[in-house]
Amino acid sequence: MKKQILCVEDEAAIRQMIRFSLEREGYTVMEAENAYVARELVANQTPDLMLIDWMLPDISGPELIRRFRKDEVTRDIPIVMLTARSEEEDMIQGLEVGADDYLSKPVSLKTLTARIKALLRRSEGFSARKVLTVGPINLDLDAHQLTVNGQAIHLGITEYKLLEFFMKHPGRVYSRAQLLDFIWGQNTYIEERTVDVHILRLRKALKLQEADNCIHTVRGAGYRFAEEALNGL
Amino acid sequence: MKKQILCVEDEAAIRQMIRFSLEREGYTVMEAENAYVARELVANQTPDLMLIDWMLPDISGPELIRRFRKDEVTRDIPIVMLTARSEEEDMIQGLEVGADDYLSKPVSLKTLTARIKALLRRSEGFSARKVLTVGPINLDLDAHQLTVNGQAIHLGITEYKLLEFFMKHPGRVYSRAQLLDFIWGQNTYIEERTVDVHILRLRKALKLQEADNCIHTVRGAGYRFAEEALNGL
DNA sequence: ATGCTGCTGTCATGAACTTGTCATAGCCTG
DNA sequence: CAGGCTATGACAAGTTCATGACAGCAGCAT
Repeated sequence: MKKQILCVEDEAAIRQMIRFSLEREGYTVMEAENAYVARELVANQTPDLMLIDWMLPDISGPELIRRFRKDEVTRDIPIVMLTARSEEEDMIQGLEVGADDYLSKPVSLKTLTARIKALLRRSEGFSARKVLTVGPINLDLDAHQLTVNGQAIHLGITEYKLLEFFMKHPGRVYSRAQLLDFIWGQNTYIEERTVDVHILRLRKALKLQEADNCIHTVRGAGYRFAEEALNGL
Repeated sequence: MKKQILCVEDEAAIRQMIRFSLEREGYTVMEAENAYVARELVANQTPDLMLIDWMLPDISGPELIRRFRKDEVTRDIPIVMLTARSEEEDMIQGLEVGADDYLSKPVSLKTLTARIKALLRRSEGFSARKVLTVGPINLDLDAHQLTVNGQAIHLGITEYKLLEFFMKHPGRVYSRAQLLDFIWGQNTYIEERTVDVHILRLRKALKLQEADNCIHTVRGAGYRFAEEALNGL
C-alpha cells in the first residue's frame, strides 16, 4: 500500500514541486495550503507522515504541530518541519514542539525524500501489527504471510498484493483496468488479460485449502472478493 | 569492550570536564551539544549510558528523555539527568519521565563517576539475566554468546547484532533498508546486497545445529525471523 | 614496524523464482 | 450454435537471491 504524505505549505509552487518528487518515489501526496485545510484532511484520513511549513497563513507551523501532538490519533505521525530561515533558533523550537526532523529551504529534493524514507522506515518497523482476516483466510501484513486454516501458503508478490487489495475491499466488483491501476500502479501498461492469469494463480494458491471460492468472476465486469462465501468455512 | 557514554550538555566547558574524568575511568565518551545532535549520534551508535542536561538549547532534557524512552532501541539505556537547580520538583519530573538517576550541578566528578559506575553495574546485572531464547537458540546478551542446543557458536559482531534484532522482533519482515537502519545505523551508506551476505553468514552459523530454517527470505520484501519454525526442535 | 588473524563490505556468477504474454480450450449468453 | 468472454498451461525474459571469492581494515602479538 502506498504511503500517504500530507504536505502543508502555503506556496503552491513549492507544494507542486514536492508533490512531484514524492509521487515519483511512489508516495501518495495530499496537499494543504493552510493549517485549517490540513486539519480537515487529517480528520478524514490520517497520513503516514506530515511535512509542515514553518510559516502558514493561519496558524504557525509549530502551533499546528503542537495541536497534532495533543491528539491521540495524530500523536505518533512523524513530522518533518520546513523553514525558510535556517536559523538555529527555529530548529530548536521546531524540535521542541515535537517535529521529528527539520529541513531548511531551499530544500534539496533528494535530501527531502531521503529523510522521509528514513523516518517512515523507522516508524514502520515497530508499529502495531496489521493482520487481515476473513473467514479462514489470514493475511499477516507485517510478516508478509498468508495462512489459510492455519496453513502457511506461499504467494508471489503480485498475488499477495492482489489478495491484500481484495481483502481490504471485499464485496465490490473491480474491472481489470481498475485492478491494474490499484495494484500495478497507474503508469504501467500491461495487458488486461494478465489480470486473469494472476487471478488464476491466486485461486490455485487458495485452493490448497479449498478457499478459492471467495474470488468470483463477474462476466463482462471483472472480479469480486466475496467474504460471505467464506463464512461457512 | 569499553563502555560508551553519551554526554548531552550545551556548555562546552562542562562537557570537556566530564569527558576528561570519564575517559580516565576507562569509558569512551561521545559529546552532543544539543538534542538534535544527540539523536543523530544515537541513531548511529547506541551508547551504554546517557548523561543528559536539564536545559538544552533545542529540546528540554525531560522531553529528550521521553523520546528516548519511546523508542524501542533506546528504551533500556540508563540515563543520568543533570540540572543546575537542585529543586526537588525538577528531580521529581526528571525521574518521572524516566531518568534513572539525578545529579544537581555543580557536580562532583567523583560522585558522577561513582553513580555512573553503579548504574552500569546495575544495568549489567539486569542484562546478565537478559537472555533471549527461541526454541533451541539461546542468545546471552551479556556474554555476547550464542548457543544452540547447548553448543556454543561463534558469531561476528554484525551477525550477532542481526540475530539479536531478529530475536527481539520475530515474525515481521524487515527490508534490507530497514535492517541497515536498525543494525548499522541511519547514516551509514552500505550496499543493500551486503545484508544478504550477513544473512548468509548467520545462516551458516545456525546451520551448524540445523537451526538455520528460522530465517526466511521473503522475496521482494526482505527477511523474517520465524520463531514457529523452531518449535519442533 | 611487521606479519598474522579474523571480520566486513563488495562484486561476479549462477541458480531460483516471478511475471507478462500468448495460444488454446472451455464456458456462457442470447 | 455463434460470438464473446474467461480459464488454463506453457514459456521466455526479467528479477531477485544465494554463494564463493577477495581486498581492505582493525586488532593483536611478535
